[in-house]
Amino acid sequence: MDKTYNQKIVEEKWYKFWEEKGFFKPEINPDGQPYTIILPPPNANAPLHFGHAMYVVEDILIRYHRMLGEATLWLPGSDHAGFETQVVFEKKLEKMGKSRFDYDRDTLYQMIWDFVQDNKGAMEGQLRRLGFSLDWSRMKFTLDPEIVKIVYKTFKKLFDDGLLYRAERLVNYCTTNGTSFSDLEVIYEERNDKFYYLKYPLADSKDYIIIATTRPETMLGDTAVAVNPEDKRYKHLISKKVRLPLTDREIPIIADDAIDTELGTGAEKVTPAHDPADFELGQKHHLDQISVINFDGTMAQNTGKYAGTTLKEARQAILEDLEAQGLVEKIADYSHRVAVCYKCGTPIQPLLKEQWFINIQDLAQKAVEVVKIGDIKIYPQNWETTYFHWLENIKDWNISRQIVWGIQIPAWHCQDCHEWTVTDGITPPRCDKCSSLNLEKDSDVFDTWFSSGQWPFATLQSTKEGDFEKFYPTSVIETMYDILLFWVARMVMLGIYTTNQVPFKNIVLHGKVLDPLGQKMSKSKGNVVNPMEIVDQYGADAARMALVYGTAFGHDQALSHPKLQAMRNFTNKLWNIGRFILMYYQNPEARASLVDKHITAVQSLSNSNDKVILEKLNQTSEAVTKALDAYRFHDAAEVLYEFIWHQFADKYIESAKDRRAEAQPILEYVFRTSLELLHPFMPFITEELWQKLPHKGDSIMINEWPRA
RNA sequence: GGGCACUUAGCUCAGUGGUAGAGCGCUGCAUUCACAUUGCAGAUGUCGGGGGUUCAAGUCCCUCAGUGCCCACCA
Repeated sequence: MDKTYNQKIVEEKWYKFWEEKGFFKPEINPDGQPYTIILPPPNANAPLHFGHAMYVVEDILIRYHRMLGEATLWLPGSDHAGFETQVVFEKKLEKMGKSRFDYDRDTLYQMIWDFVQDNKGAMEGQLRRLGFSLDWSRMKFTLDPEIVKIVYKTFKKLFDDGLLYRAERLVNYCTTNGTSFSDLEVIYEERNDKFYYLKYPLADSKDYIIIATTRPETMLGDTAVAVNPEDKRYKHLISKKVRLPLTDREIPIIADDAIDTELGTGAEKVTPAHDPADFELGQKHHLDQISVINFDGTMAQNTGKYAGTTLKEARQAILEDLEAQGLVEKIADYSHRVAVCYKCGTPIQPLLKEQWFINIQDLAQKAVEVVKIGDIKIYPQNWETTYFHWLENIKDWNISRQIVWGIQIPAWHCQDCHEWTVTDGITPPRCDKCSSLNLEKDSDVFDTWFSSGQWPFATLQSTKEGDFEKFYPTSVIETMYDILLFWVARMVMLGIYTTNQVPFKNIVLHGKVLDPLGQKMSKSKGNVVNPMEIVDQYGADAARMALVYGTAFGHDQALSHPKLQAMRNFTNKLWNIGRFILMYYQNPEARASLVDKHITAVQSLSNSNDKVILEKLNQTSEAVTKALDAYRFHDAAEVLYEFIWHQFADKYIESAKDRRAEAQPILEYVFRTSLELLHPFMPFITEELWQKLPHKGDSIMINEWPRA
């Protein structure tokens, strides 16, 4: 046996062996109960970062359950990641001095397609090197035709069931990226702005009412002024009208409880077309919605002399014009939170736009119920609160995106009767309503999360015949907690809606992996770590073990080189335990028959050291099994590390040196069993050593799990 | 405004009511022995502050302080 452990050669050798033997496929345990995890499909727009290596906990579960004899399926895939990918690709274009506007839709789509194919290949290589026992024969991509077909079907079902509606609503629009976003994709930034106090003259007197606003340029779209009904200052003005400055319109003064008497002057301008709260006020009080801002961030045609100017220019001009009429009372400093695009930081414009919305209330209610009654369990449990809170306050979901990269929505607008025809993908010959041939396809694509929200059933319905029936509902969905709402909650809703079953029985959430200084890894900071670097340096086994050891599962952790080093040392310790035990044999090849003899030896112990180590081994096996069943990976890892190093190596092996012949069967038995227990965590070195020890069977990874 | 975590040894963190733990670091000793990517021995903690429950609290409850994150979003 080599004096030092060569992880690189060993890792390559065994991964190839496992894959060629078909051990990653569920068919290896044909009679076992199904156990399924769908890998959260990584975005196909970049190589994996070290955080993705946290998926090791899925491999641990999969390898553990495979050893329990279950028909275990871990299904890989990748996500086209619509908007995210388009942004990444546009940056690439930018570097080449181009932009997306230089290409037509089809060309751009094809270019992004090719770009994504390259990335997918790189990503698969990374997942393999981490030792992930994924069933590659069932790999899926969110844009595979058979997946797209299923997504279309779901869309049509929603349409037919009346859960889908086309509505002109305020959407979160980024004028830089030219698309709308769901509420979850908007972030808020604290900004120092101005609060403008403007005088609005009353229609029937020389008096005026002063309103305060942060966005004077939207005043051209005002359709009311609102005050609190209890506000003594304004009670007498309710139902009167004001003349809206710079326009020829008169707008009413309305009363609503929502108005805060403390803020500004207690009187608010109401702009239903450009503010979400005002939109609701407008609906309630039946106000007109007047849009004065275009989708490119300029002022609309109906704003007269301001038309075509940018918002900034318009604000300036409007303030000057108001000033000239003496209508600016004062300008104060004001710090408040502004909605901005999570990608580029441009302030989000709430704009009226027709979009597809899913009426989500009933789906959300069912998603709450299945967790409340325990059909789905969440680990760590404290995330239930977040999950419930979001679903119980959810708003309808805008699933239209104005980008190219994605699944185009299968809906056609009739140019004659203006009704929509929805199909499950095929181009309809004529309008469903009026039979007109004059149809135009919606140019929008789906929100990525609409398709990835169908991932568990979409994958299994399109892999192999019978897969869906056998492997759905899946056992566990495991992902980082940051996409619990984006993705997991939506999978629950769409899964139940489409299949009448939960998509998975357990939600398991891991924490974030930070850089060595505890900072969030991000491309802009340049502190993103490639997992392959770590694997090269310490070995895949050490990298895997370091991620689960020492931090409570579910908590954030900093990438720790000392910990990686400690785990590399642990692999070295394992290697040397193996060397010590195997040194006993002259001929290491002919020992398979010894296994039975060893088991007999283990059953008739007299030496107290033997008894103690066997007892401790049983305790370890029990503790590891219990920890894995409870998703407490850190407990399992710690128990194994402590037992193997400090009980077995430091104590038992030392004590066995002067009674070697007698102890040899115990040494082998305990070590072999330890390797089996450790295998889900450190698959490569455990396989390498297990193969060298007397053993039965083809591979440690399909060996029976050693129960206490 | 609401929610969730966290605060334990110099650092990073475990600790699921019963005499304070790990990894790294530190001190001393050992070494042609499976392993220096080692072994043995050792030092280091009013477990954020205060109060309560209990025979017993790092652990349960209340409260205060600090840190991080999430949700909602007030013109």
